[in-house]
Amino acid sequence: MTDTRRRRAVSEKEKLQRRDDIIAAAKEVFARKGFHTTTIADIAKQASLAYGSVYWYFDSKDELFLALMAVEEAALRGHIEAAMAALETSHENIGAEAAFRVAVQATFEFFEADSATVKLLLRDAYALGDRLEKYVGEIYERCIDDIETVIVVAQGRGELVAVPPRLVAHTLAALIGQLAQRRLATDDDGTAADVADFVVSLVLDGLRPRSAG
Amino acid sequence: MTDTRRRRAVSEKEKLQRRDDIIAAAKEVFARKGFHTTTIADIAKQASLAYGSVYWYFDSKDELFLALMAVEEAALRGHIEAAMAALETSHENIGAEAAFRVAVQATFEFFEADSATVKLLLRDAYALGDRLEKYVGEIYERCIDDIETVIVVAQGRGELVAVPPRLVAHTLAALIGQLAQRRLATDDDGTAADVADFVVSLVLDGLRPRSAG
Amino acid sequence: MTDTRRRRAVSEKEKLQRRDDIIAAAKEVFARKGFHTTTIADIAKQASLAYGSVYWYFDSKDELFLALMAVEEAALRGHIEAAMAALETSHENIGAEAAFRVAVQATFEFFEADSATVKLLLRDAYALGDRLEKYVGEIYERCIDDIETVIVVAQGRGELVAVPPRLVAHTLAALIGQLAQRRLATDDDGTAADVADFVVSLVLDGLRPRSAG
Amino acid sequence: MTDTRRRRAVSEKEKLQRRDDIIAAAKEVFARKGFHTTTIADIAKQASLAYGSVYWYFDSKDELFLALMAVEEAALRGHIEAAMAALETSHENIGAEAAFRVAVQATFEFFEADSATVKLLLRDAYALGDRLEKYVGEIYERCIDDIETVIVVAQGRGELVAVPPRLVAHTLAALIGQLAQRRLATDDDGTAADVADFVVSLVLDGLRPRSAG
DNA sequence: AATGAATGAGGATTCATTCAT
DNA sequence: AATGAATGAATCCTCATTCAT
Repeated sequence: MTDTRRRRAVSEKEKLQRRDDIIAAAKEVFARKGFHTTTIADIAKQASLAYGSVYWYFDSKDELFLALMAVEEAALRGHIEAAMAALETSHENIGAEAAFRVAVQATFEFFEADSATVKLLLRDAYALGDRLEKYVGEIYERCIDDIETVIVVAQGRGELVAVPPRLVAHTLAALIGQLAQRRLATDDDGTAADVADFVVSLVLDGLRPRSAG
Repeated sequence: MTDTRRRRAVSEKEKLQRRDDIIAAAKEVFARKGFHTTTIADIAKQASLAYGSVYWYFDSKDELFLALMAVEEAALRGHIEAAMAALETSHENIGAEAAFRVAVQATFEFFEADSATVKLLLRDAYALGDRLEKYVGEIYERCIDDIETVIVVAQGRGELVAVPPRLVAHTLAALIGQLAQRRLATDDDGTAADVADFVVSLVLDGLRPRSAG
Repeated sequence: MTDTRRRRAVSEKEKLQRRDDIIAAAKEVFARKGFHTTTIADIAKQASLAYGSVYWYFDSKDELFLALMAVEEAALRGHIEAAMAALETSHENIGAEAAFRVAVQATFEFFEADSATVKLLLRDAYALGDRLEKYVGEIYERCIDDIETVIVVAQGRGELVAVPPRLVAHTLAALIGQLAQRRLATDDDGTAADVADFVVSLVLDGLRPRSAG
Repeated sequence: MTDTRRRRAVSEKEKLQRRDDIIAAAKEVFARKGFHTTTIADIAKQASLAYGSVYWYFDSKDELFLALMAVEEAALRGHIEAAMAALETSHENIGAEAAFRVAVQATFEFFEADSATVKLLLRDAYALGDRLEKYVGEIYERCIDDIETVIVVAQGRGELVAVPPRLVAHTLAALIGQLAQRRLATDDDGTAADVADFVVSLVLDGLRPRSAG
């Protein structure tokens, strides 16, 4: 009989690691089965723990979900902020086109690298009711704020027409997010680069043939 | 104590009506609480029935959900087909711009008139597992097929640049659907007409200032 | 659409007939599925009635079962009494052997003609708890009384050895009843006549070879 | 309030014991109330457990019943096999009479020591439908096979007349089983030894007075 | 009389959570 | 710290019974 039981997490560091392991396991299972269908036992099994042990690290299933969400937000915002930073620190000559491409591709990459996140954010966010719904809404708002900033900058440079920036931000978020989600489900819309090209082109130039030449 | 018991549904017509009432009640509660959190008792209460009575009309919670989905699909496709028909029967000179506006506004209206649908389709579609996930996927595919047709026609008229029509269809569906969903949650993006204007304009002309004049 | 609904039972006679029909239907279904597994709807269906109608004739499922039992008892005792009568009115010279054969064959016939009775009496008699258990016990006791009488008569004639007549009665009832029940389940113990021959022979002469010749 | 909660079953041995306790409790309650009338809560109460705890040991009420049946079969066959063994290892001169007495008394003892078994096997065997009905049928068949073997041996010794052995086996099983069952209900047929004497005598010599002297 | 829609008590089962070991 | 046995609230579903039509 192989003893697959885990060692005790004695040091503070080990305990944090164990906590992270459980969150990772929860993410995996929640993404696969959804919040309500997932049992604490499922998560514990995925984390190679006895299910009672989960309660050593989290007070309840809800708390665990909330902790997971916090981690997800940090990762998502980190990714977006990195893209923003890259944009802002780039040569002054970089245009909105390049900026968009960076943002779109960053989002696609994030989603592709971590499809569980998408499912979680889009499907189970409401699982815990108002409290979480509001919480997730706040995450979204902060992301929109970031995007809006980029838009305003680009408009200031005259690279974008003067449309309401927040509306544009919502639109872009919707477009990119949904397409990324779609990509996860189907895998048939070509490479990420191709789709990114298309989206950037659509957003900048539209579908109507440019009149002259 | 007021007697809130309902009159008995005796005739075939009354029974169909009662069935529809239960579906409507289910939709209301599912949209508010989500599939798993909703109990049969919740639905029955919303329909002013005893919980046992629901089983007179549906074999199980799953069957009820499925029936609801079928109704939703019918409504959604009906709306889209109406828009399609309007487009096709309009004067030959109607441009893609007008067609888009029709489609966008039809979608917005549908979502606004029936916000529960969106939440259901987007949040609880996976509630019943693979069977329903596949089912909802098929609905989506059929809608995409319809949109693609419109795109192809418009491209044939030279009104739209030659980009892959299916990719455009997915993009439009994503954009419109997500924006409509967003509108439900926030109510702060201006009138439906304004947003529709913006979306059509974005999709046709993009955000980049047209070079010349 | 064929209208399979029954006519109204208006006259007193029709009502009694309807009552009997329901009892017959109940017997059929109880025998097939057992008391608890059988629903009022099952019985009503078998009787070509709406299930609500059953309550016009019986106050409850229990009452229906009890009524059925009363009918069964009447039939069973009637059969046995007929055999008794035949025995008593026969020529004085008829031996115990012939009498036994009559009894055994009568029982077999009764059980074979009406296998549902056996299953009911042996399986579902306890269904209603103490009240019925006692009730069925009384039926059995009355049957035993009848058999005992026969034994005593035969012993009086010197045809049977002087063993406790009630014990013999129990033994015979056990033997014949169980064999009859067995016959229902298997169908492989030869004809009723063969088995009856064997039982009579066993009971009268035993399995040990008669010493002399 | 006395704390009736049980000590936790931690070791493997304790768990098996707890499992056996639940089976014993189930047997007790099933025998008293019948399968359908018994609730999991009844069984748990009898076992001094919370009803949820039963599911720690058995997946369902059906599984519990099946497990109980398996135990019963083992016990019943063990008893019979012991009697067989005793018969076979006895002096060569032991007659069929002694063999029968052993068998009959063993059965009576088993039934008396464990009256719940009889009720279960004879009344609730069909509770789970075809699957179990078949299962119980197989148990019976194996017992009959055992008895048949004894008959054949005795016939080979010339101690029994040449009647179809399987038919005799069925008859004996019916006779002994039913009498034993009867004894449980009435307690008024004298001691087990007396009844056994009578049965053995009946089976071997019959009720008809032996002609000579 | 007959129907079948409506009701709700009852019971099997799941699973988050507690806690003895 | 970790385990997993024990608990019982919660919920789906069945079905006997009632009663409006």
